[in-house]
Amino acid sequence: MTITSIHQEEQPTENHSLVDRVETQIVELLRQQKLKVGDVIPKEMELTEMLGVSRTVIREALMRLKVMGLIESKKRKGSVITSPDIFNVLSKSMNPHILDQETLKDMFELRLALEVGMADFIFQRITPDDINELKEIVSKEPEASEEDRFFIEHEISFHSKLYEISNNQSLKNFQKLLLPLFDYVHNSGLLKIPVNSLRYVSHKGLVDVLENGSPELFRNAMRNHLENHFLRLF
Amino acid sequence: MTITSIHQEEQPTENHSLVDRVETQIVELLRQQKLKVGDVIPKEMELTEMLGVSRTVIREALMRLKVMGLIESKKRKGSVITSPDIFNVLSKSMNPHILDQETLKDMFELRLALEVGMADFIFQRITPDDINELKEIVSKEPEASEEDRFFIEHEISFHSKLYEISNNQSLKNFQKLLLPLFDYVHNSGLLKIPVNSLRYVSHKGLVDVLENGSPELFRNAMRNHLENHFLRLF
DNA sequence: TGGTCATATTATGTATAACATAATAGTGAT
DNA sequence: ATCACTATTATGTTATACATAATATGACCA
Repeated sequence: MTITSIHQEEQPTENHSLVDRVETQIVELLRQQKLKVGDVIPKEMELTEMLGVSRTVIREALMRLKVMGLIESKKRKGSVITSPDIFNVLSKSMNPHILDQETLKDMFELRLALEVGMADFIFQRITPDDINELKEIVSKEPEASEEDRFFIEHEISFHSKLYEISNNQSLKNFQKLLLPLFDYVHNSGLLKIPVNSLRYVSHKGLVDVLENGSPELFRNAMRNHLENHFLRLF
Repeated sequence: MTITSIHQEEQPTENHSLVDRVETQIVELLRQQKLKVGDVIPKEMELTEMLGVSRTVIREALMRLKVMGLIESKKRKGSVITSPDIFNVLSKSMNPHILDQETLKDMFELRLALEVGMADFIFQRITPDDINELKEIVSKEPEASEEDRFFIEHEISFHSKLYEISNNQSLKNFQKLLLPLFDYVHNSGLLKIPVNSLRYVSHKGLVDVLENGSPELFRNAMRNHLENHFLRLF
């Protein structure tokens, strides 16, 4: 099962339009020429001659690559290959109003799994400064005003800091991407009402574990901290 | 911090091209008309009149929405709103040959976090049949031929089954999406050579925990099982 | 009446040509 | 040598015409 074989499987049928084929031809061309990030790709007119199709088709194919974040085009300079920020791409189709409810629920679960599972990366990369910053955030937390908008903002800033500590840019982008979804999910009655609103492990408790505990302990603490969210699912 | 406010933040500058603006106008239009999945959107010519731009621009904007999986277009019928399979969208820009190494490493970490963190969903939804299937897979595993292609395939089929048990379609799609990446990462020397090749917790051990243990135990067992992968990162 | 086939219609897909615009290169004057 | 102006280049936008596929229409026949 090689990479290429897997990719081929994704396009089994023959119902490709001309633009479809041209798109893959261009990607293939770029790969063959071993073009790296920053290199300029052939001009639109050159591509029309190379591939024998109209500029319209070339432009539509290039437009796709642009949307995918594979290239960027500038006037006169032409198009250059870019390093696609895949989550930025994703964010454009992540419109909560359009995604179906099942997917929204799935994404919510995905987030919970990530926050529980990223313990090792946090422990591997956390610094004393990070600990202090987390303590700072905790100290400014509002007390017991559960429904408050202010409370949610603090909730977000604490967890965002954890993602930042993981030092995984894709993970950070992913979280940023999910934020508007949760906002939507919370307001849309898609999930059950929380059974009770007390948090078993507080943010302060999590910081303690980060300071003195282990990844194992942190996973369990985080799982516990998120208990309310899990209860809303099961 | 509402959804809309967050979305607006993503487009701060004024460097939008005409197609950019038309794209958002169309999405806005669809939202205002409260169009749901399956509804047909205005024809290209109608949009040209509504928005006062050429059909080409309309088509390029619609092309973007197509790439994002928001609409599908059929001849004569026009374009209809679809429920975007966001990970299918993502897969198109997930070309391992184009993604930079940092992103590849990030995705690898993301996978590890997910597999450790999804314990609760597996436990919540696993059935006796699933257990039997896992046992079946384990029984067919090759012995100690670590480098073997055959071994990797069994590794994949075991872990794929776990994703399936999670009953989270987005999660499953995500894994499917990541498979070619790992293939690439493994072959590209991007990660360190594994320090030693023994697995601390075997697949059989994981199944035992699934049968008799708890989410907590499973998280630790899975973390242990993946030890080699973590060692390659740290 | 009811069904089947050819034809018209409709909306997307593709091709071509022309002009607009922005960025760069090049030229010339001081 | 520097600055300003112009020419050039490649993408951005518009307009038009034709191709193609899917559907609707309607005539025709049994």
